Amino acid sequence: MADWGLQAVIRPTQYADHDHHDLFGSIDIENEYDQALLFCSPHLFDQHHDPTVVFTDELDQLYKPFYQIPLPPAADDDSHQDIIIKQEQEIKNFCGSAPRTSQLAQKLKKRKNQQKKVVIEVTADGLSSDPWAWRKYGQKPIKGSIYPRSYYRCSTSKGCTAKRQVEQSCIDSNIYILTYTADHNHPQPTRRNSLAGINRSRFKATPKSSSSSDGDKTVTISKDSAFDSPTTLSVSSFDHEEVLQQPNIKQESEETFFYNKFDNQGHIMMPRVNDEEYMVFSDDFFEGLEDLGGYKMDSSYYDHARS
DNA sequence: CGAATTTGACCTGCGC
DNA sequence: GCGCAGGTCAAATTCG
Repeated sequence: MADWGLQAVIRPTQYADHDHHDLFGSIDIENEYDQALLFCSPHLFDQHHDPTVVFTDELDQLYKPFYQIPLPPAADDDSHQDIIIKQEQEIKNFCGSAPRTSQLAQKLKKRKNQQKKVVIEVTADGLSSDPWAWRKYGQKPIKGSIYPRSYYRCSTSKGCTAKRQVEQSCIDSNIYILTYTADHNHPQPTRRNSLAGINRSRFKATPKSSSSSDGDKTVTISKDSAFDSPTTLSVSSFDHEEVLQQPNIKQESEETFFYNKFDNQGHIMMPRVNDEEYMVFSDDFFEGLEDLGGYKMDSSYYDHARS
């Protein structure tokens, strides 16, 4: 089994708009598993905007190529085009030609044995909507965060390798960062069964909301009871199994990044991989996401992105 | 008393 | 090679 890269990051839209933080894109550094995901606030580039933002030169250099430069309102089409071309060239220069020699890029490399990961930011309510039973096996203080990270193993089925990390956001203590690693090797438990393994858990089970999926792979997950607004799913890497089905996906993924745009609400707009495929996640993956929080898949976002 | 949690020790990967 | 940080183990503790 090959190594995996960070696969997806999901966050409530209210925490992913232009006034807060955005996904800026992914950098394909050397291999699939070396892809780095960039979460960043646009205000990182305006040090005067928010004095609470910890800002370093390194972060500045790291994120700046991905910051979407606002187009001047009075500029004509040619000016717009020049800015876009210049911006895309800057991005390409950063992550397309020099990643192997860039110290910054090397610092983005992940541990080699990292497995595929799905990162979700949820509220406290969102923690309770996970249908799986988890058993805590460790807790560690994390550098740079005032909150420790807790480590959980799936206890629904013996031998299941699925793991979950729970970390409270140091930016907003109401937000919990969930990191899911590896797949469950068993069917999803019923709500009743899932409670069996967490009878001492602090979390309560909550009713699962209705969900539907039309099979179209999308980047937006619509309203969930745990959130007050739609949830944005942003994709940073590709499922390896799907990569095997698409020999040119490596090249495609690099191309994918360069065409990332934001819509008028600050959502990242993911491009098509080719005429037939848009996302490379399996249906099971999205079904699993829906099950995590009762999210409802919505294809309208992608339709909007294409228009 | 069994199962889950806590927590310090240990292991591993990575940068310098 | 060394130190740091993240991840895991396992004995002790807690809880129902």
